[in-house]
Amino acid sequence: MGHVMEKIMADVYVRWLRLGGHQVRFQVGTDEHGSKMEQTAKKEGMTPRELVDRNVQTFTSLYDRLGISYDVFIRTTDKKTHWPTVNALWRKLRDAGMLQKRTYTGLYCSGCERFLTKKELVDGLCPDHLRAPEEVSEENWFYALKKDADFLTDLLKNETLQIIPSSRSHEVLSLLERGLEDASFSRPTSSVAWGIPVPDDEGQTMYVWCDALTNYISGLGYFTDHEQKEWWESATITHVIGKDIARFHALLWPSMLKTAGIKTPEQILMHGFITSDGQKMSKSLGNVVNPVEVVEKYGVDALRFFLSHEIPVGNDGDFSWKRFSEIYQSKLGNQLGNLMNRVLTLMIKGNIEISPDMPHPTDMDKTITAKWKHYSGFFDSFSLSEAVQQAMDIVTFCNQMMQTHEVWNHERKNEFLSEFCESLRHIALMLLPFIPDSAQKMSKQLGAPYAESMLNRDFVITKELQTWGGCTDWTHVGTPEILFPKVD
RNA sequence: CGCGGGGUGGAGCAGCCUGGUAGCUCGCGAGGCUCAUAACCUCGAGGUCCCCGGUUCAAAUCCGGGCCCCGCACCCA
Repeated sequence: MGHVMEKIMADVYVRWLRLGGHQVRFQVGTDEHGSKMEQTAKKEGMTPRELVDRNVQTFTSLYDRLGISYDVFIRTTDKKTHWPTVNALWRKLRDAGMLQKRTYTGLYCSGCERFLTKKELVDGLCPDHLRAPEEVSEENWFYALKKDADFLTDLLKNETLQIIPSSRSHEVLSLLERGLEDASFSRPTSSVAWGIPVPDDEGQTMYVWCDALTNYISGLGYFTDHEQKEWWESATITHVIGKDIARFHALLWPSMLKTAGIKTPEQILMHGFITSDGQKMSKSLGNVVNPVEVVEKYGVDALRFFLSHEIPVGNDGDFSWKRFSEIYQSKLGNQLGNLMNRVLTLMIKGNIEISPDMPHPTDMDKTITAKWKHYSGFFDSFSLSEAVQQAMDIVTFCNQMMQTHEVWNHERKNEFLSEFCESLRHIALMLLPFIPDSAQKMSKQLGAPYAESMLNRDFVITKELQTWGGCTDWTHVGTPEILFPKVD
């Protein structure tokens, strides 16, 4: 679920950028190497290759289903697209003197098949296997991260690299103050074989960092004959990651880029974790929520809306079926869906056309102008939940107007209804990055002339479209259909 | 003294940085409306803002101390 939230957050943001007329490249990917993959494959009686191919299938079909509008999907096991960049980067880091081979000595538990720290031991024994770990030495390549401590401190302090939310930046800075450790960059092939071989050193396999982090630039073909540097050098780079891998993205990765002579990213957006009914999701507790299940029951947009609306960027959030159903019912169904329905029904029944001269200035018109302003402001600061709230505020406002003016038997009913339709048109546009399919359905029902094309990548919400009455060739509304039906 | 997050009406949260009538969603109670997906609108009940001390004219908000919960293995993502 956390995984899904990350993709949805990124997708919402990307869609907003595209709708603003920006050129965007949206890359996602999977890290497919490592000993865990080897082990899992063994357990399931398949080769690592078969396992990762199966996993990628699962991911891509899930992303497609969720409407994640990525441009590039990078697989770290792709020898054609990913490996060349990684190998070239490794050599650059090595030639710059940042990679050194050292002997690592640690306490190895053969049960866990990994090194344990002293702190993990209970009475000198591995808590899981109740046996004493043995002291094992192995050769590792190390990345001399310590050398870049000052560079990184500056980078974060003057926000050349901005971390959102800023509290995480403090966290990373305090890590820096306490002193960095050099990072292990490889494993002997004898212990991990499923990975990218270290260039010019046959006995070693790359550890995750040089391999996986590099996906950001391997997706652009860096260090190959088909480099697309403009997407990095002249672009604003935003990484969207989980807080658990903060230090690697905020410290190790910028250092690697600097060493290779590539500019560092502008922003890192760190999201929190999702709990389930207040507890960490775990198999043993049986409270794991499968996003597919949610989508099957409520639809993609309901999930996208819930995550955007309920979980402020950067915070941890909670998923509970009860809350989900409440939000779906009340916000999407009763407030938004019902507003659409009541307005369109009145339009159709009264055989009313959209007024070519939208009355203004009115309270409604002023409200919407203000909401658009707040809306984009919140997007700029990655406050996605606040942004979506702006659209919902208009919904509430319309529902109030409808009631207080008893529009259904008001003498200026036609005018009011035109205003509501226009408001709904704006609401749909605002919701477009969040719940694209539903926003399009709304627009189609409203009869907005651009509705058909609004899911295209080059669709832009122009100034005119954002203006009150700015959609001039719009005359009729269509038939209302229930957007968010009740779900048991 | 490992690090971090948190403790606000029944539930989930915002507010804290930049002190000054405690706000939102859901639920609950009463009333209204009837165009609409029994939806919508209005009003209301309900809170020692974890505890103790300090600063201040004034503290949920700042400072000090204490208590409690949750992450930082793996699984899951």
